[in-house]
Amino acid sequence: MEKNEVLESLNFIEEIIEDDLKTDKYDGRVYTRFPPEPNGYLHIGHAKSICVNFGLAQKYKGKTNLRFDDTNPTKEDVEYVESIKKDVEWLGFEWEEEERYASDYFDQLYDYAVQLIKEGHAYIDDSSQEEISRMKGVPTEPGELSPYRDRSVEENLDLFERMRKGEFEEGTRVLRAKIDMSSPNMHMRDPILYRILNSHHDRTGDKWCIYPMYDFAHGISDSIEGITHSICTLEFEVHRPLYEWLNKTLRIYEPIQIEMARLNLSYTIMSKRRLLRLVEENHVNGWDDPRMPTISGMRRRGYTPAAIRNFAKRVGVARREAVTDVALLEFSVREDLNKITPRVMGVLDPVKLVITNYPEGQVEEMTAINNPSDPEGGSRTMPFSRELYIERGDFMEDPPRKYFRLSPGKMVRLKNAYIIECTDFVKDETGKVTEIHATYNPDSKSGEDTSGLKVKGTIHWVSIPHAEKVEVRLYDRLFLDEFPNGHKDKEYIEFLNPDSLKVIEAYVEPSLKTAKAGDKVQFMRKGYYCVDPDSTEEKLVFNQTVTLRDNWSKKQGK
RNA sequence: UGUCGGGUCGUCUAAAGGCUAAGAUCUCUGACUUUGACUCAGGAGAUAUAGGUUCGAGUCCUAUCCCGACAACCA
Repeated sequence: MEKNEVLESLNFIEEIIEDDLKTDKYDGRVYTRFPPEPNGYLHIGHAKSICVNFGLAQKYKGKTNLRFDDTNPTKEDVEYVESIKKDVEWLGFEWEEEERYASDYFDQLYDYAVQLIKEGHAYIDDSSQEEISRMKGVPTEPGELSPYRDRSVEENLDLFERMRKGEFEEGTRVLRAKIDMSSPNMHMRDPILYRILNSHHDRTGDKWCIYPMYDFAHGISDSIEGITHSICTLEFEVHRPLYEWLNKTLRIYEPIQIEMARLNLSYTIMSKRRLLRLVEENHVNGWDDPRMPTISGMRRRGYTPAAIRNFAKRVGVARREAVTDVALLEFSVREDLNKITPRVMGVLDPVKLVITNYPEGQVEEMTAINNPSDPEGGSRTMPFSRELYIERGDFMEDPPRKYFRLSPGKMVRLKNAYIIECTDFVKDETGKVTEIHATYNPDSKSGEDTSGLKVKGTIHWVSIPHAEKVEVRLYDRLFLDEFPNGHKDKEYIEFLNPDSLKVIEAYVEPSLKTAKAGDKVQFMRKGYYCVDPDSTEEKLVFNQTVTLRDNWSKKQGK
């Protein structure tokens, strides 16, 4: 077997598709769909599903529908429709034609329900919710038949029509499929197909007061749209017999439902309900808080669509439940940002450095390459002067072995500028270093270095009189526990990291003055940052997207 | 104690009865470096258990163990 064949190994869904292609099961078509319910913001778990569905269609020259599963007007809102469309587009995918809605099919769905009634496969049940629940039984024991199960077709038809007309109160009657009350699969025990909901629907207005349940609407919608492979998550596996029963019984086109494992991420929660609580209780600042695993949060954080798509590829597709390490996501983010971001200088924890032999008032424009890994990225200049800010961590009075930054008597290169030697430093009464003194070597200027000096360390800096003061928001993981959701005796809220957000003031080079919201940069030796929409004319706000890998501090920590 | 699904390096994914179980990430070593980044080179690290079939088993069979899903007029 050749190497590239190994690389091209198929996941189990691709195997199914290629098999279907071979046997011409769907006339060579591949048609998937992404079916969100418009009741919340999309998160990284949805992103995986989006990448799988759209990705499969791209790979096999097929199509993908975006279809909103809007069958429950009491829980859904148009507000979410726009955010979902934006997120899918931002991820870089295009759905086929206009987006679809399950509600587009309410008329057809109603007709199919009538067909089931006429053919003796559905009935109106007058039982209360409690009674239906009780008669359903438990998984280990069969349920019992509803006393309304054997109504005549005529009576069922009449009742269903009157349900539609709004003659009955909410909760008084439902339409149920007549399948098997003793099935070991609870979903086959005469599942409810329609319920009465006196709710205004965002798209159909007040036309309906009965609404189809997920199982009824979803499979038939797939059928109507000609979907070939209906991909969902593992928990819908038990729904598959019903999915198949409906289309088969109605004698309409039958797509196949394929279940895959949902994405779980370490140190992260992924349920809409739990994320909503974080927002409502103000543990975070909204759905697009950069600490949120929502697509809008990650976008604001500075993650890129390519990074998320690559991450989804690395996670893969399988049927076993898994928890993916967030480190894999962070790797994908760094990988993409490393390719595309300009390198700039920003000092996050400043300490003053005075170049004592540099003329007061003198300013030199130093040339800086924007991105060494991008030959077309060009260069810029940054002003250099006698007084600079450097990173507090880049100086140690009493350094450990192999510390190649500044310390008394030691030399470092100031990136894009001169080699300096530390001559002195000043401490305040608490022992905190307040000022560092150094001398520079005029022959060591970057690009024209004739000094012959070799130094091991290079540090970043900004010129104090020219520096731009900005706000920087540093983020750490939102939860301290690897599985915030995996403890029986503790709630995920208890694992919230109290230090997940730190707001600091920092100094950045003047070229950043014109940066716009969404701009992404690498602060050299620190990490990737992007400009937050909270930025104003007076003050730029940067979000820390992700830090650079840092082997030095890792070693020190040991 | 029902039905269905699932158990391969710490993590995610490969290997369709056949070479020393592969790759990515994480981690460790080293090289390079005007970013302790990137890049490059190398190391460590897994078939849940017990039987069986077979010349040969991660893969097939049996049993056991472990994990998950299912009892909404939610999706």
